[in-house]
Amino acid sequence: MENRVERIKKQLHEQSYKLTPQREATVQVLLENEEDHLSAEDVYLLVKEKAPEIGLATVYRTLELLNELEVVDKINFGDGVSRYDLRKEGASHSHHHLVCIECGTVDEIQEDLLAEVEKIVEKDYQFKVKDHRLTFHGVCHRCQAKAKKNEESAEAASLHTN
Amino acid sequence: MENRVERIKKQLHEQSYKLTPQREATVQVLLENEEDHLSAEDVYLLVKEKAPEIGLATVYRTLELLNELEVVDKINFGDGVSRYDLRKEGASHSHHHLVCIECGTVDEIQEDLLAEVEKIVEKDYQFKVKDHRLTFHGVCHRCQAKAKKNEESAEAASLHTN
DNA sequence: ATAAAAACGATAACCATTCTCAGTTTAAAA
DNA sequence: TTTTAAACTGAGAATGGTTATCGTTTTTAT
Ligand SMILES: [Mn+2]
Ligand SMILES: [Mn+2]
Ligand SMILES: [Zn+2]
Ligand SMILES: [Zn+2]
Repeated sequence: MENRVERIKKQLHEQSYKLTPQREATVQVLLENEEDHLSAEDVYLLVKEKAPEIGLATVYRTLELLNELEVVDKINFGDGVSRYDLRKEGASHSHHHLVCIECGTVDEIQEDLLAEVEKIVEKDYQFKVKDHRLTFHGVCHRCQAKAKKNEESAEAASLHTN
Repeated sequence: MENRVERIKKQLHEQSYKLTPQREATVQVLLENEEDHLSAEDVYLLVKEKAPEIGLATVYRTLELLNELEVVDKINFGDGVSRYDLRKEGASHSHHHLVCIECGTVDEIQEDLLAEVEKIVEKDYQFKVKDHRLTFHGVCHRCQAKAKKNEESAEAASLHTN
């Protein structure tokens, strides 16, 4: 994990940006919450624990910068805030998401899955694909299990009363 | 096209909503700009031509309502505004988009293309898919043609000077 | 050391969207 | 028809995430 920061630092230097303490703390927070999809405010609160003097504007600036460097993806799940999602190292495109309409959880899909579809798009629409965004809306495995359980206990209760 | 409005009206009544003149004018504007991806402000300005007394809040309310009825999809291309996209009649899920990173144009893909991918998602991730959002970012056919043309004329010029 | 460039924190400004509220329209009941 | 309650509306205030501004601090090059 330590070298991950090093490589991001190198990436910054290549474009003559600096890895300031504030930026490093922000990157750390993103690495420590790789699974999550934090808003700028979320990141701000977490970074404050490490670097209490940091300002919200700096967090926004840093996230913007990391987005340009393709270290993070700025994504929008329609809840009124932008969320920042660390890319897998060296990933050439952003991964996919599963948004549960029952509990709101967001799960990730790291597999590509779109290779065939992109071929069709490039051929049939003459569109040179550089990146993509794919989000599925539906019911997550946890909520499905919960629903099934409720169904069963309702059935058992019904047997009792009959 | 006239019956399209009629069917939307029926859909509204089923849920005990009314098709007020303001709502009808808004639906008309959406139908007349089916290819586009209008923001609330865009819709507001266009509706004002038909119904100058309409308020912006009403446009927002109507678009929200049409979104709930799945007549339109509320989408976000990351430019700071929500855009409203009429669904093809009877479509069970939203269509895909091609966003050009050169000229900003948004083209549509009406083909499904995701049937196979969704099967995998349902099986491997135990996720019951209800809808999806798929956007490709890249270079549209127009910009590719333009680039090619520029390349050729540069080559011709270079031959001349050599 | 000195000067120029980058970056920072605080906070004001911006602006898309939502909320509030008093008045109007609609559709069903009387 | 009138009556009445609920749905709906327009104007504009409020909200809240994000960006811009500005004076100060830190970094880098001279
Ligand atoms: Mn993710
Ligand atoms: Mn569309
Ligand atoms: Zn769930
Ligand atoms: Zn283009």
